[in-house]
Amino acid sequence: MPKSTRALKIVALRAIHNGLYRKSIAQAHPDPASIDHSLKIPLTTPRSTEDVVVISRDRLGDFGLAFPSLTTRQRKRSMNVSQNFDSSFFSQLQRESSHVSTSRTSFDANDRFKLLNVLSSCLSHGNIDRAKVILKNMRSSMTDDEYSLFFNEYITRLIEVNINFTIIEDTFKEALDHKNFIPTSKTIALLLWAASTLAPDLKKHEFIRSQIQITSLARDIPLYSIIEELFYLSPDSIPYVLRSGEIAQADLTDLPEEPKQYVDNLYRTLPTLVSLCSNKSQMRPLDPKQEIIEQLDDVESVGYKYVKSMLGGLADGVSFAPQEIQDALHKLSSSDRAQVSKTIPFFGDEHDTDAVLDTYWKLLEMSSNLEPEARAPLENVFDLFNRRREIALETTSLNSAAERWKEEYSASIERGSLPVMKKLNTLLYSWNKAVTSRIEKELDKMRDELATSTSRTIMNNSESRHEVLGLLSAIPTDQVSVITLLELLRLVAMGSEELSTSKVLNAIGDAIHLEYHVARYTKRNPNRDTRSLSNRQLLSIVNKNKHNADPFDKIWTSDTKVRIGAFVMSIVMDVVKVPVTRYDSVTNESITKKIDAFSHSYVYRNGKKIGIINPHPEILKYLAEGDMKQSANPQLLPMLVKPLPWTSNVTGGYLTAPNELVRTVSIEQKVYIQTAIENGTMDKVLESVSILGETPWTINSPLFEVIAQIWNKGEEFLDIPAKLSDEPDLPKSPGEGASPQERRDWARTCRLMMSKYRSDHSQRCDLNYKLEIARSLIGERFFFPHNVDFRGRAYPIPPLLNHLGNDLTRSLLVFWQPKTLGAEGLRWLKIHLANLFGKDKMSLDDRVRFVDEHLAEIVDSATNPLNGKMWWKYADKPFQTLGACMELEKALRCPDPTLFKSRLPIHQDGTCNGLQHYAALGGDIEGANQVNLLPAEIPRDVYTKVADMVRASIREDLEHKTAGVSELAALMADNITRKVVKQTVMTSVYGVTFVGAREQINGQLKEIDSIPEEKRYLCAIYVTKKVFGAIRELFYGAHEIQDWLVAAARIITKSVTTEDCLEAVDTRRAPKSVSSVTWTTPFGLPIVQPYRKMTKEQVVTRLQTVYLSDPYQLNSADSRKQASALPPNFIHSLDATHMMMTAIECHKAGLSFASVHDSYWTHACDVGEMNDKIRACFVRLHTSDLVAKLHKEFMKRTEFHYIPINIVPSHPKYAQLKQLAKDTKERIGRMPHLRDWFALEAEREVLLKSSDEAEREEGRNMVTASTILSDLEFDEISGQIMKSPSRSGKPAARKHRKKSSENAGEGPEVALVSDEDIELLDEAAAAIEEEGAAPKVKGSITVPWQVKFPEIPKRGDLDLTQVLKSQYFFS
Amino acid sequence: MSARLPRFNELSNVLKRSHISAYTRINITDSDLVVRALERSGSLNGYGRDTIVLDAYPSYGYVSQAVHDMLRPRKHVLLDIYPQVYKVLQEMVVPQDPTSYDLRPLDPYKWSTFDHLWTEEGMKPQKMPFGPEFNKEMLFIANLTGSGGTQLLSQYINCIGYRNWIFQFGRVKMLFAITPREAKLLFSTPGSTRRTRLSAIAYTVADIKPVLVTEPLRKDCDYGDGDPVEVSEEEFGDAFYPKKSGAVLIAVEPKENMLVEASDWYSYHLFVRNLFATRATPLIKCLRGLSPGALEPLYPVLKDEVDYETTRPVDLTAEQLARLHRAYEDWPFKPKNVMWSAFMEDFAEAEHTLVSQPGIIGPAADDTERSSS
DNA sequence: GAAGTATCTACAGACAATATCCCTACTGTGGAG
DNA sequence: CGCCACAGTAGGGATATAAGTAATAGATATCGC
Repeated sequence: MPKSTRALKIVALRAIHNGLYRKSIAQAHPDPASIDHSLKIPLTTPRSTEDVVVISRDRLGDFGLAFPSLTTRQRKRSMNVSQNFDSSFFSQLQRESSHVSTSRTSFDANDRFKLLNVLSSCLSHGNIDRAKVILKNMRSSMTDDEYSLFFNEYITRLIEVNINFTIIEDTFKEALDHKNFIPTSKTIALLLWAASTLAPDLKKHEFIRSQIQITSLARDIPLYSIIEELFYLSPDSIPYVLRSGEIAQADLTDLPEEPKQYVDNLYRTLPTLVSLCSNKSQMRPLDPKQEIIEQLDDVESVGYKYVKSMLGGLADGVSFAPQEIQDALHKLSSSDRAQVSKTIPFFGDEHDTDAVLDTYWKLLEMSSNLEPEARAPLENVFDLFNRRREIALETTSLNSAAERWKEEYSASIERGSLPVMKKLNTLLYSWNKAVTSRIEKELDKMRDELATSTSRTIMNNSESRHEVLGLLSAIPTDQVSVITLLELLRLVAMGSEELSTSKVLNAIGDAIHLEYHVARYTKRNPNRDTRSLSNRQLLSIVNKNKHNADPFDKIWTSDTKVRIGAFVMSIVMDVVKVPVTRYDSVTNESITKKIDAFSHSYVYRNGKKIGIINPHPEILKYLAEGDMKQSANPQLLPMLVKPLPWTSNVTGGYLTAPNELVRTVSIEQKVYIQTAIENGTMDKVLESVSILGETPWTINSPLFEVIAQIWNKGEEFLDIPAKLSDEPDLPKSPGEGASPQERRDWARTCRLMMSKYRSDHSQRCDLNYKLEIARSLIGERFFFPHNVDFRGRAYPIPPLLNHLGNDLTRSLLVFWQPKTLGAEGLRWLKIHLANLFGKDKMSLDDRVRFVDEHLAEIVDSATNPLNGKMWWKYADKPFQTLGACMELEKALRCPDPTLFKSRLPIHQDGTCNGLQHYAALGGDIEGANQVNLLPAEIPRDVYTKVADMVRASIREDLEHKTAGVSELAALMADNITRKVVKQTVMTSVYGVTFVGAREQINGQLKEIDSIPEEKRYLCAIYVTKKVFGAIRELFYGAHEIQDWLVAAARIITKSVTTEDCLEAVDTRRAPKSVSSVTWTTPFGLPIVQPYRKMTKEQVVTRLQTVYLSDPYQLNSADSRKQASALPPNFIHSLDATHMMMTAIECHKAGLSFASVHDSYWTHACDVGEMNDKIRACFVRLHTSDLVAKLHKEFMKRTEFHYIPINIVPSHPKYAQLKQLAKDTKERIGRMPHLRDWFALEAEREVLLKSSDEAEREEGRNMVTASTILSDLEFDEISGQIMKSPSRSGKPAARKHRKKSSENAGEGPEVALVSDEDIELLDEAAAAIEEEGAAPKVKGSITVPWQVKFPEIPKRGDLDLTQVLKSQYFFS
Repeated sequence: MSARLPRFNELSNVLKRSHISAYTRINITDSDLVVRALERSGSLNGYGRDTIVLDAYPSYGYVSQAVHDMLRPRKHVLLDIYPQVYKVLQEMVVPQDPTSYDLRPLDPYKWSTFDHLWTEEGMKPQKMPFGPEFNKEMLFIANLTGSGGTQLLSQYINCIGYRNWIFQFGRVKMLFAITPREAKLLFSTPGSTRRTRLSAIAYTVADIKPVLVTEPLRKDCDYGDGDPVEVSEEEFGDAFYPKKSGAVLIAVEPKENMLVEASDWYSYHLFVRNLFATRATPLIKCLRGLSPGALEPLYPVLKDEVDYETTRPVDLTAEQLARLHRAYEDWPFKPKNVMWSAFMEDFAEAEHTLVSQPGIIGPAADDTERSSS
């Protein structure tokens, strides 16, 4: 069996085994104990494990990508197999096992995958005939469902190329002749669409009518589902279909909400449909809900009217009609109206984009002060306006970037300005032109080659050409070029080290992939002018896009993306030049030449080759300081409308761009997530992540002004590096004869200088990008679509500018919605300011006092940020402090500061959040006290506490002059600060090792000048020991839990199932274990730790080969990583859940909410309320014993998992096992191997799972190794799973040995080595051998032990509700 | 040192049983064989009583003994930091010429070891400019078969290019025990696909003479006019320990006229390394990788000799490489520091990366980074 | 199947080694039956 | 028309690559005998 097949099968089996398909595992509050075991295996209960194997193999075969007529070559590479390893693969598996496969052809993914590529290629460049042939060829190897999928795609493309309708009709008829062809509702919808747009009028009506009739009669496809598909495909054709098909409104009551509204509206507004509206359905009764929907519709009419007024069309994509605003204003109360009108005295010329935008911004600003209800009518207008803008932003901003390049280029030509080519944008213009035409040329060449090639060669060397051609011809070439250049520049700008080719190719590939979706979107909505569309229509387009998943999207695998990227990149390298001027010392004159802008070479890192893209240094100059307005990559910007709510793992967020809810690493994870979402057990996660995206933000423009000033000055400021010029002049190389050491030092200096230069450069670029994005968003209201990492921690999707960024980035962002401070809010604002300054260890009142005492400085900072005393510069977080200063100053300037409307987010941070969760988990009172789970007068600070303990211990050493360390103690006694120990304390419960901690502390000590460099390392070791000592003392509870988690992870990742073992080739050895640690958060997010041993392979591209890991390979779990990652991941999954709970609660209460993992943000006035919710949610989260639940889930997931363990003859159970072995020998004729032991277990397992009570009873009575060992607790064998105790004695033995050999050498000096000496040495050696060797155990046997976890640490008596009263829990 | 060491098989039994495992090195265990090979190659002709022998990683001293017996040098300094080796030598060997024999527990890996040594009386030879004569006042011997040996071999050759370390004294010969693997690298001539960067670099500044080789290497190596003693596989058991792969003895003789100036050596080194990253791709392609636009100045250099479409770096002689390099250096559009980018290849040292400088500028500062700031 | 040796060194966001040689097995072609 | 032989090549697997190892040390995993 090919490797790949086995891999897939293993995943499948594992998934089945883990109860993947059932709600029970992925439910919100997993109670694995309640899992009905019979549900875990959806296939018929196998009589033996062999059945499972057979069934799954068949299924894989079914879905598998066989294409026997073209090849018999056995493919071992599995990367492409996996293309189908998506949800449909699993849903396939999920089906009833009665499904009979139609083909059992050989499993060869790659060839079919290649065909898919060819098909895609043919379809996309219009080679319909060949596409047809391929589709036909592939028919035999596809399942019916799959065929439908591709058939539909084929038809879609036919329609898109406006092919003659009769061809479509014939194609369909032909397909119907195939007895297994089952048209789906989409197929019918496509036909109807085709008919309504392509068929001649005469035929059109008749075709639709008959098709609808046939379908109605057949009844296996409901009419409404056809209309639904049509709605997503081509809403415009619905009226015609309804009329011609005489479909009654009543037939469509089952439509989902959105299409239904659309259709209902048609019935109401289109006269030709009115009759159908009242007609009684022949199929279903009238839906009583109808009335309600009509009422709802009324509300929508504002938008609708607006659309009508827009039909005249405006010059630009962004426009705003005064009439509609007037209409909206009419809906406002008179006072609000007056207010708005006052600010906006007149409405700009509607053809003047700037004026329109200006009007919008003013209106927006005004509306922000309105109550939500009052704002609603305006919001309708805004929504429409913004949705159009957002779609334009997502789909056409590339074009506009290119246009601006052109404009700037022509402008400079006209002006005749000398440095035409000295501006980045003009440079980009010429680059783009060159690259575009070159790509086209290459594609044409490929097209020709493919056209002339015979069908026999399709599969071979033209494969990658097909791939490139197919995918790239689906995207406008200029867009490919633009996005490539932008992405490349971004990478060059942001890279602080060498730009590795694989990074570049991946990034470009990803960017082009994203553009592919845009192109697909644009293609499906040809000439659709968004200006003429209603809000609802826009939404429907968006939904349609997300709804119609592209079956060819699966071609975009990582290797494909890299190849595409390399194709374009190689062209870029060929044609892109940059003008360089140099002084030629030979001719004594300056010459300017156009030099390649990029080259490709290699560097070595630890002897390994790394491909790099070498930008010409000249380019760097353009990037750091240039005007980046049109050079920022417009993909993934903040959104102008609320992100789509998450409804599945891939639907949500951006309107057109695809994105994932959970950033998964492995397919395994994806499958779990998809299943959980389908089962509805992740609803809370979907909800909360959607909520995070709904928070409206805007740019803090006064602060932006300040930063812009700093930027423009170009001087070094805080951590902003100064404006850069050329590359630094490196020191001269040491002269001839300089020692190797000197040379090395010199090289190091050079390296550091270059490194610093590149780093400064990238920081400048980073800031440049951020400011450019911020600038374009001034006055706007925008949103951050969020997604989560695999543990559930939330991140905003837009890179660069987001609230997770650094101090400066954060300071640029404020809530869009202002809220009146109130007295409490004012107080929190002050506290916030103190926190940002660094005074977060004081009591709240003291922090307020601190601010009050520094009011003068604060006001000075706010009013005179760059020329005053600049108090804010000395803060921990200077830019945010400045923001807070400005906010506070503005408030204080009001007659009544409490009435000030503030937009500043106020942060509430957990004090060592990880330890807080640990303390709550363990019910650890002392721990809880340390991290403010219990009320206290002033905040507790563990870091200070640890620092104090360490300092005390060091002082002790100093006093006692403890041997060896007193010197170090003297050095360190006064240098132990909170900062030194902080990171180590935090990470210690996450399992940092001594070495890691030492590095951390060493890093901290670097900042302390009083420690001489040569002693630093020793100091670090010394301090680390002390810190570890203190931590052990202080966080006993946390460490207990941590240890348990690590042990559990080891058990899971070492465990194997009976199948694993029976599959294994080696009958004696334990098979590789493939179980990852997997659990479910209280919000139902299934977490699968993705750490496995990597298998990577080289992917050949035009530029170089790229080393890619194959995400679809199922490799054995990396037990070490799994174990060390479980504690942090588990805790983080809890803090993520806590955040999500709080987000939902805050949302319910109408609070704005944002978070950075353990820092929760809201308006000043709402901090109190949010604080209550934070605490309440925390208590709710920890009320149940989460560790116990985790334990239960682990047990359930590993119910029939085993670990092979060694039983020595002295073991009490040894005799029993030996007896069983003898019994087995009689049955199988030899002493049992490990596999035989497992076979026995498998037998028992089958019996126990049987539906027959008698068999189950038999199973319970069966004697196997695991039943004999059932009393064996984890602790007794932990040595075999965790570290081995027999090994722990070894270092000592080794030391002893060393000493002995020294002794051996200390004999009398001899001139020659005599026989005596040899004997002497001999004896010594023998002695060592005797002592050092572990007693060899003969006759021990290895048998499966059914996994069992150690006892979970006992939970303490902490009264969690105390948290509710602890004001410093989050502060 | 004039005392005979025991036959190795006797010693090895002892060592094996006492779990001393210094066998990461391959030892040549037959002094007579070494003497024979050295005499045949004539590498040590002219060396003798005036020579200071620096002997790095002598292991159990069989090569050392051979050289010692042949030269009776003024000083023979054995440097080995490993106690397993050092102790054994210390115990087993009692020198009959204590003024010459000098065993030290120093680490020859460290450059400073030699710097310190040369501060001692009588340890520092007279400087001799690179001329027609070798500086026979010094001979460097090393067993480079251990871990890190490859690195040292490469670096010692580099030192010739820089004319630093022992080459500050002039043309100092070196005698190395190397693994067959390294031998293959070195004895690969232009045109063979086996031609390596190391070989190209080495022949730029030195002649490598095979002294003692193993028979199986014959098919992979081109010894030029060298005529080494060959050890057949059957003899491995007597000649080497461990016997598995055997070892090769070479003499490295710095050239009188180097093809590249010491001041250009670093740049040349990077140049060659860069070209040999794709050592079998035609020049027309791989020359572009040197830096943007680099093909242009280099195209005229060899166009009368070779076809750029088909010639590969492996086909070039050291002399051709040096000329290419010269042209590259003289190219006015050579990016100022682009070769230095190779410096950034190990990122452990990059202290200015964004990650290590969390703070106000730079990427997202999440909880972890805030803690460290 | 036990012993020495290489490989790590808290987690996440963000990841990432390649060129070349050699050999095998497959594909395609052409020729003879 | 099908078969067979042979040549050519795609692609999988193995291997080398660079070159200070600046300090340390303990656990674990893989690997060679």
